[in-house]
Amino acid sequence: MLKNSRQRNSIKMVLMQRSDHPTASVIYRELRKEYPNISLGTVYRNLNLMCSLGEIRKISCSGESDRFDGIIAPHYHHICTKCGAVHDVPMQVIDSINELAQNFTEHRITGHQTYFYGICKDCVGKNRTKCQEDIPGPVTH
Amino acid sequence: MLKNSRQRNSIKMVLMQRSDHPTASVIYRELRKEYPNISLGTVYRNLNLMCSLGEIRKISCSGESDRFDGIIAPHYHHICTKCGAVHDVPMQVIDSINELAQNFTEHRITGHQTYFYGICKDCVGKNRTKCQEDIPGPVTH
DNA sequence: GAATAAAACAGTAATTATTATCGTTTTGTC
DNA sequence: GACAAAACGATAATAATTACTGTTTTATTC
Repeated sequence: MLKNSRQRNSIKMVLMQRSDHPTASVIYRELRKEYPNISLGTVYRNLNLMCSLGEIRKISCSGESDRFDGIIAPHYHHICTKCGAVHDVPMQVIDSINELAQNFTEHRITGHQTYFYGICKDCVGKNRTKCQEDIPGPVTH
Repeated sequence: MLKNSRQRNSIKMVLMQRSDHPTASVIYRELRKEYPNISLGTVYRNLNLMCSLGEIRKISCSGESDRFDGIIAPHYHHICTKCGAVHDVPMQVIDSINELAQNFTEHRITGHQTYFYGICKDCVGKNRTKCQEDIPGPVTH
């Protein structure tokens, strides 16, 4: 039986308020302001719990640490090849590609995930190597 | 200056001979047959070196360990949600999606990577949880 | 073919992200 | 308020990957 928890509620709120798909440790650092004793394990446990409940999503493709997304509706992401930042790409998802691809494989296709790569607008032209606090590093693709 | 190495050549050969996108440790176990003293660090060093030379590709989206692909031409992958196996989907890559997506974001798009999810043909109907030697585990997406 | 310097190696330690354990605290129900 | 289950914080353990170090290979020059 699932019980309410202040920590879990706050983790969810942090995730809903930010659009930068933070890592567990970024969320942890943010929550330490409100709960100075919160444990990183609590953050991971609740993130994984909410993932399995379908309340949030895990993004495992940004190069290093997993990132988390409060928006569960399918959508596209852009991953910066310079700083590793993950941004949403507000384009309608092309679901028909699933049926198209199904014609070319024996493996059952039930969904897909597309990541766009390139330099993000904060890195373009600048010599900066960081776009945000926690950098899972540049992505090679 | 890049020097030749027997180990690196063998790693490349193993990668070209298999189509299952093996992890570093799978390649390592394979190579121990030929080089009983080869080090896992050597495998990682050479895989990363060849990645940066553009000779091979790293696949970081299968859930756990990174996988490597000897085919550098852009192509699609299918990731089994049950066993984590990664298979090629021999479908022509739709490059026009890059320009389409560019209309919806300020971030520069230079390429994309698409992963199809679903149960692979080896897992369909069977109660098995393993499709191959090294299982990076089921993927949640 | 030997001398040499750089590159690569094997072995091992270190790092990082994540998960597991465990005794204590919080939550929801009676 | 009493109780049991769930969640917590702290910490240990695991797993993947990278870094370090002294030794061996490789390619070049004689």
